[in-house]
Amino acid sequence: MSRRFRGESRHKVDAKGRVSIPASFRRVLEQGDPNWQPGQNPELVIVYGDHRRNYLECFTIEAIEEVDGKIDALPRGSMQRKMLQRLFHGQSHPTNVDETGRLVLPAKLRAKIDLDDEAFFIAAGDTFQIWNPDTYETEELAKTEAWLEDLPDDFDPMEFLDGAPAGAGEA
Amino acid sequence: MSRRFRGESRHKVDAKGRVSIPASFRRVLEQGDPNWQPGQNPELVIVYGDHRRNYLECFTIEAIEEVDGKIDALPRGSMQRKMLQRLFHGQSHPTNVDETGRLVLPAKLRAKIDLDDEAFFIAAGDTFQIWNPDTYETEELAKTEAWLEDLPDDFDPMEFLDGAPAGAGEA
DNA sequence: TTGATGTCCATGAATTCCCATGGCATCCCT
DNA sequence: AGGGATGCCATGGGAATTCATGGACATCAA
Repeated sequence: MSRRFRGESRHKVDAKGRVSIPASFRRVLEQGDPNWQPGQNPELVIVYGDHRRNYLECFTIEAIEEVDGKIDALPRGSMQRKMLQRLFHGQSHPTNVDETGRLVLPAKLRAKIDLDDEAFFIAAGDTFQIWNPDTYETEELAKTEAWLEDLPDDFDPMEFLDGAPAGAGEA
Repeated sequence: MSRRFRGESRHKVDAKGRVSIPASFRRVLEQGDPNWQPGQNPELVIVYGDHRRNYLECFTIEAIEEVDGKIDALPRGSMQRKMLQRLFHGQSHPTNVDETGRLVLPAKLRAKIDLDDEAFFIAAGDTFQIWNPDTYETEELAKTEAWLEDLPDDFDPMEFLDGAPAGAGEA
């Protein structure tokens, strides 16, 4: 079973801020929680960041521990360390999936990303993100669409895999 | 045993979205899954992409891991990385072959490529693609046929093997 | 005591599991 | 060479389970 999130989907957010996590994501959260046992509910950490970030990023326990390790390795007192601590320790919310496979998003987090009655989930490597569907479309998608337009018509994103020249869109 | 898909064929899609994978493709999927053992069902990843793409591309575990590795190597925060993550992590569906050698295509994926009651499979190196047979003929075949027409009558595609100049069809 | 959070139960829809069949090749026995 | 017997392949159907979602009631904190 994979330790990597894959896929995207939309889910209802109920009046109490509960949202179903895509079932396949649950499997990854379970695998990524060293304390998890069949029949239990996996833990995870939601990083919400500051006002610049308009989505929530969800980490498995393993993933967040890897991040913590890297932060610990930075020199005490350095600005980098301070900033990362604020982001990953301060602006984050540890929680767990509930019996029925749902996540409970506190009002504060919902307000932060302006979550209404639907949430958009999308995998991103070893984490997944939760967006307001509209924000995702208008901000994220539109942004990259615009960037793509500057590339040749027949350009295939796959080319990026082999060290793309990128060309347009920079600077 | 080959690690490369070869051939093309059509298969029925049943009411539940199940479709037999060409038997020879199964052998390649098995070889390409590091966890596979005789008697088991190999895993794979179906990449469906955005609205621009009207076919499904199927990766062996090895093939997708190679892709993941390349994505990990790109700088965090770069547009390239973001786009590739969206494509390969977001717009993809991890799954496995079933006991009888079938793939189950969720309604979402079938709708996306407008799959009706038949699916067209075609090998493409270390991946294979699934098309709506009509789409394949009218869009893909027609497109490449047209391109070929612009080449001299006596042109031999083998020439491409040695880094062809291509000539026609480009801008 | 009131709004927010947690626990438990309920339900329709989607998905998985398990079993079944007809068609072809292949292999083997006589 | 004839004729099963065997085994994989493509396909189908129904039952069982999981998923996504909703609502009722108990709690907790301020």
